[in-house]
Amino acid sequence: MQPERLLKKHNLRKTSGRLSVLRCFLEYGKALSHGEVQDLVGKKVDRVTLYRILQSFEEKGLLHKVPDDQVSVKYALCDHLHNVDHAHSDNHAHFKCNSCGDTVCLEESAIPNIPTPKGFRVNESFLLLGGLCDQCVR
Amino acid sequence: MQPERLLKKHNLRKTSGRLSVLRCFLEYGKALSHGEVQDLVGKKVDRVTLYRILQSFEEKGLLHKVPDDQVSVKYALCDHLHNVDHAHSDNHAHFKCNSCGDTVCLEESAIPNIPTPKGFRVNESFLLLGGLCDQCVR
DNA sequence: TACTAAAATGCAACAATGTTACAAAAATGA
DNA sequence: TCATTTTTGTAACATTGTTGCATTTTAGTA
Ligand SMILES: [Mn+2]
Ligand SMILES: [Mn+2]
Ligand SMILES: [Zn+2]
Ligand SMILES: [Zn+2]
Repeated sequence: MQPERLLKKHNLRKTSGRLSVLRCFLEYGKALSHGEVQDLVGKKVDRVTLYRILQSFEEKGLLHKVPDDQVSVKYALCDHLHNVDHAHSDNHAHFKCNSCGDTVCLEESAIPNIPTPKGFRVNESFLLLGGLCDQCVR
Repeated sequence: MQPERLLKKHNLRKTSGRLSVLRCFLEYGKALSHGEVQDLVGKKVDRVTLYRILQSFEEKGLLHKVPDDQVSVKYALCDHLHNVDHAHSDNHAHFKCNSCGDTVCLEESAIPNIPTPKGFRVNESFLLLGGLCDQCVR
C-alpha cells in the first residue's frame, strides 16, 4: 500500500516529513531507532519533529515500540500493515542481533501468557531475544 | 547474608559506596534504576562511580539488568542470592507497574523458548510485562 | 605496621537521548 | 479563498550514559 494512503487510513495528515519517515520503515523492513531514522532522512526533518512523528505514528497504530536492551527505543511497522486485519495486536517477540544491531519482528512468535501475582493486571508485554542473526553467526 | 560477605563472595572489593548501593537493593527488594539508587544513596556516591558500581555488580553476577519500557535500564538482585545455587540463570519475566513505576521480578515465571528463524542464535532474552500492580489496581 | 600494586573513586568534559514552550508555517475541509 | 486545526522549526533544558585522567583507597604481603 502506498505511503500516502497509509497516512490517510490512520488519520494522519500528509506531510513531507511523515512520508519520508514512513518510507524508511517500509523500505528498511526492520526496527529503527530515532537516531537511525534520523540518519536515513537526513536534515530534511528536524530532530524534535522526528520524535513527534514517531510518537504520532505509534499513537495511530502505524508503528509499535520495540524494547531495546541498550539505551533508547526502536520502532517497527505494525502487523496489520502486512496482514490485512486491523486487530492491533503486535503481541509478538523481537530479536536483536548483538553484532550488527539489527532488530527484527518475530511475528509468528506470539508472546505466551505469563502468570502474575494475585491482583496484578497485565496490559502489555515485551519479549526481546538477543543473540546473533544468521548473517553474523559463524 | 550480610552485604560485606556478598561483596567478598563475588570478588568485589569492599568500599563504602558499594556497601550503600548493595544495601539499597537488599532493603528495597525491587528493581531500581540508576536514578532511583542515586536518590537513595544521596551525594555520598558520585554519579559516575554509581554507574561503575552497577556495572561491576552486573559483571560479577550480583545484579542483572531489567529492561525498562521507558528510557533507562533498571537492575535487580540476581536469583542465586535468594535461592542457594549459583546457576546464574535470571531467565525470568519482569513486571512493571505503569502507575507506581515499581518493577518486580517474576522469578517463578521462566521465559519460555521462542522459535527463531533458521541460523539465528539466541544468547539472552528479556520479557517485560506492563500493567497495574495489586496496590494500584482498583 | 609499612609498602606496593591493583582497583576504585571523583571530577571534568562530552555525547546521546528525550521533553517542553512557543511562534511560524502548512494541511485540511468548507 | 478562508478559517481552523495540526504540524513544524527553533531554542532551551533535563536526563542518561561514556571516557580520560589524576587521586585515593583497598587488600595482600614483607
Ligand atoms: Mn514488532
Ligand atoms: Mn529479575
Ligand atoms: Zn546480525
Ligand atoms: Zn503499582
